[in-house]
Amino acid sequence: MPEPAEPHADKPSHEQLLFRLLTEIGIINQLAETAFERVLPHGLTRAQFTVLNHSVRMGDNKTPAQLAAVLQVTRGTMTSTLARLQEKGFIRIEPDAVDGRSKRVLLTPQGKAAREESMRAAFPFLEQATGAIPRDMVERMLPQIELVRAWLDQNRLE
Amino acid sequence: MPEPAEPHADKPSHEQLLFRLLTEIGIINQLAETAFERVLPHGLTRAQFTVLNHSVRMGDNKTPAQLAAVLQVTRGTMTSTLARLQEKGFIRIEPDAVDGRSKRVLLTPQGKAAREESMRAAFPFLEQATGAIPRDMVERMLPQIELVRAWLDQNRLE
DNA sequence: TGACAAAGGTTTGGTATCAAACCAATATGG
DNA sequence: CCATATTGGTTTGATACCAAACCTTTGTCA
Repeated sequence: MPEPAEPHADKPSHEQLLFRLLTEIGIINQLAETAFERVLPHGLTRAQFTVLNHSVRMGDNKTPAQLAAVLQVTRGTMTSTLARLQEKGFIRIEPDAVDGRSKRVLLTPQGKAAREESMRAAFPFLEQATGAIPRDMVERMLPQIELVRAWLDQNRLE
Repeated sequence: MPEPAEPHADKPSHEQLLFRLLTEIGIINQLAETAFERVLPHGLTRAQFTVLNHSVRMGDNKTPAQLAAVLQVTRGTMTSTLARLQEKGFIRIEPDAVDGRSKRVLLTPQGKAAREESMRAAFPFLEQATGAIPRDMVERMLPQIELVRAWLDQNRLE
């Protein structure tokens, strides 16, 4: 995300503060994503891991369109990510029994194992971070961050 | 949210909370970035705007390596972004007078204008968001978020 | 039932991003 | 002063991502 709007007015506007918040969030995301992908096994990317993780946590047998919607990417992007997961043997894609347009995304045992392996690989990094970022701070931040996310989610321009 | 593999029934671990925080941040970034790029003029991307904005705020005449370091991208990425800004006529790139390896990135008047235009284009979106995200909440979040960013920044694996 | 709209998925073209390999220029140390 | 290390920048190859165009299938409704 971009940087704060103005140099430093004495009293930054509400909008400027929000801009700065989004900027910080952008940098955090970039740093976290890079660090995370460094430790992921099997050449998994964050996007690929996210699909595996979601399938384990919320159940598989979802359609690509459902996955795209919940993971906030376009269907075209999901097509590409699923293709790579399939090449790696971590998911199976089958036609939907009732809707001729749809497909179903199913985890393979290897996919489930790769997800577990990824969790283990990420743990040391997270553990190290918990040393510097107190638990109660994370607990305070979560609901606030979720509010911001919810707003963006509801107000995105289709 | 059912979570077969993890013992989530009781209290999520510090690490799990942090993971969730980073996940939310990733989604926010994606939504904010997409919304932002929608309104940017001249086909500017977030990355390109960030370079223009930084040059206005912190002064231009920086080297590509300096820009890459402060904006948290690789030098290769910066090479590409600068090339596109130059094609659009928003920056000039000149050789460094003293260091034969370096170059200098200079804003053109058109670049400065494009940055102002971008700020104006982004404002309605921010203004709308401020209605849903109270100022005091943003003010509380900022220092916390900055702490997380600072930790990630210091602990990124070179 | 037939025309049209909506939804699922894919493809294409363009940008961003990283890692890694590479070259040129400068800095360092013996 | 020369060999080596470091730094600045570029290039390549891969993935992610979006928007837009496209085709197929399903849903709507007159």
